Amino acid sequence: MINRVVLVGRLTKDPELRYTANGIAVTSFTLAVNRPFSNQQGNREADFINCVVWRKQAENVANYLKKGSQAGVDGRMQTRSYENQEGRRIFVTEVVAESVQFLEPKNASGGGGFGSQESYGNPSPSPNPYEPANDGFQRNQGQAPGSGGQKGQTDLSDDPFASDGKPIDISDDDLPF
Amino acid sequence: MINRVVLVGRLTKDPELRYTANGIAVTSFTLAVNRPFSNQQGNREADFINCVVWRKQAENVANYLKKGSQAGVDGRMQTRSYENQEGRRIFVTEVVAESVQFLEPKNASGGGGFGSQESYGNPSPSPNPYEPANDGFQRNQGQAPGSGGQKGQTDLSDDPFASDGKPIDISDDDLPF
Amino acid sequence: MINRVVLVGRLTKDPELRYTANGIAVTSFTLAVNRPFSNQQGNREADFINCVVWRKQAENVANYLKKGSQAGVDGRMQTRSYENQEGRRIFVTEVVAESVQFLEPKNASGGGGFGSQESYGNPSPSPNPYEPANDGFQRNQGQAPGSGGQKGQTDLSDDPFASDGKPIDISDDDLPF
Amino acid sequence: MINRVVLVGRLTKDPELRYTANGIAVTSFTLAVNRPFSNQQGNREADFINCVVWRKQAENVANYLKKGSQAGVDGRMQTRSYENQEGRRIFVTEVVAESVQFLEPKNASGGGGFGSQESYGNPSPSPNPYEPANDGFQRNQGQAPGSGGQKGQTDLSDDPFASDGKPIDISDDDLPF
DNA sequence: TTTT
DNA sequence: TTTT
Repeated sequence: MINRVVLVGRLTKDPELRYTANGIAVTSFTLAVNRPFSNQQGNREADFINCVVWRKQAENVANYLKKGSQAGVDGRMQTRSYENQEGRRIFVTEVVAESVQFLEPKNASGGGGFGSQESYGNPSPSPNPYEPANDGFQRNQGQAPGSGGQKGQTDLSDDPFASDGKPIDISDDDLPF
Repeated sequence: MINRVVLVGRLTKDPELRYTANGIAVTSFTLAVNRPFSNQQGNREADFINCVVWRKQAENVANYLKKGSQAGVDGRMQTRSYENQEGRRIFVTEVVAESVQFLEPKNASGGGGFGSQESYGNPSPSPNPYEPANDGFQRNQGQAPGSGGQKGQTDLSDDPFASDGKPIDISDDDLPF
Repeated sequence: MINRVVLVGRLTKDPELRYTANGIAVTSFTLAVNRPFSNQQGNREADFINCVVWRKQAENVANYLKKGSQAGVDGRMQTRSYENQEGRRIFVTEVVAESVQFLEPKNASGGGGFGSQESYGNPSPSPNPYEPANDGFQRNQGQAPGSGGQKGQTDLSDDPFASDGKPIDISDDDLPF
Repeated sequence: MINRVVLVGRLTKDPELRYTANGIAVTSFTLAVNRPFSNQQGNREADFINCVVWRKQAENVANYLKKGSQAGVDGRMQTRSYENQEGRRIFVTEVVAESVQFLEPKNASGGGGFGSQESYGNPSPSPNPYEPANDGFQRNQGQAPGSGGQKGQTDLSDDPFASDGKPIDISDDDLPF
């Protein structure tokens, strides 16, 4: 059934790249999308929309976008639920990006050599937009994810998992492809 | 900034129509949107996306759609947060529908005389898509909401507020228009 | 760059299925999409939007949709140009559908056994939405297109090319995949 | 019925602002939207999509965007037809923008003081997206269109109609509001 | 008739 | 807490 979302906004923080147990890259980020009108108090508000991207695009986003970057997302809405630590079921709504467009100008952010290109995971894009996007991810334990060292990565944290103490609860069996 | 969502799915339950303290109609409903592919286990899953509509369209939706109805939504994603009873801040992501299209055939559901028309709130549509959609609504205490008695309403509960024991926590001061 | 279209409307005519020289199916159809408001004269107008679909979906559309069928399209806008018979360059804007959703009810149109399922061309959907959609197509000369005989096809013309006298001017070399 | 388009691209030329006989502003421009993949010959192609905006947004676009500017459009597809000089009926497909987002960085284009804000025509946006967008427009003969002299306008032609020799064939009777 |  |  039809499920389509298009957003343009700015990243509220640096994106977070992780890998599933099988080395599939997944990046999550939040887009702040300003509302076109001000509220009763005269302030412009924003919506903060959680997004995930998979595979090659995940690495592109992690490498080329950072807090404050302007980006466009074309994807689908996804809902899922999980049990939190108190045993409560938490419902989550987020956007699974099928493509992410970098909208920063070429000469932005000091000198990075990246432009306004779009990020696609592979020659046939949008394989399956319904990849699981569970809360916890496999911590990448040393295996080479196959993407390191792209230009632009240096302005991200060296270890994208440094702040990630979450338990392992995703395996590639969850991936529908 | 760009924030656009289009969905086609089926209502998981009868829509819920409420009124703000000032008599502004707001209807909430959840769309089940089937995913185009099956998961690892071979099952087709769905996303369950919460939607709200305001004003005239709210009444149309409440009058003409019910559990299982197929509908299209064109709107925007909205996030908000509230404190729950345990003092926890809960984040909510939902779709504010600017228009809702009824996709049931004319002769559907037995004998309702409604067709495949689209629901718009007013001649100039989509006034402000960022209307508040807080969790609790004013219980309508007897004032005429200005729309009752449209054909088709009979197949809905006579008192749309009967099951609504939520506290009053929205006033028209919150409405940005 | 972002290029996204979502439409719901009704086919103005039976869809036209053709095949490229290499046997790739392509179906074209026009969606009438009613405008939400009436014009100065009080009439509801419609937009008539040309759409194309490729491969498996092309065959599904040809098999299961016909004049008057309600359908949803998720795709991209595409422009192209060609020389007409007077040597004039004609510019064309159309929608390349990545997915087509059938919105007719199960029991519609007399008894056809088709439902409200979505049509996708292959397990990894939407390979390349920028397939050429030139005006003339290869007339299928006897090779098996690989899809005949699906249920529902009987209510379409036996020979989908019978009325097609257009010259051959597309080859698979034009296909970017 | 659902009819939604979202585009991000670059203006192929300076936008063209005109006025109807009643002084309603309308701006037309073409967006070049790059395709995400290269064609058979290895080149990246683009789609060239004609867009129109009305009223206040028309003036904003004319004042703040120019050839090469990056912009996002959220709107609807519209078709219309007209007789050309040879008496042939020409069919036109274009996008009626309900909102236009300026995606150029704040410090772009030398020194213009405009940022990445979105252009809306009025506090209640998107009154009627189905405004006529005929080929020829009334040449504004001296009446003040009510918007001149906004900052940024200096980098546009002083007389937006200088190159416009088209006959008058639109009147406000055509405007559905 | 096309943009970076 | 989920629809056909």
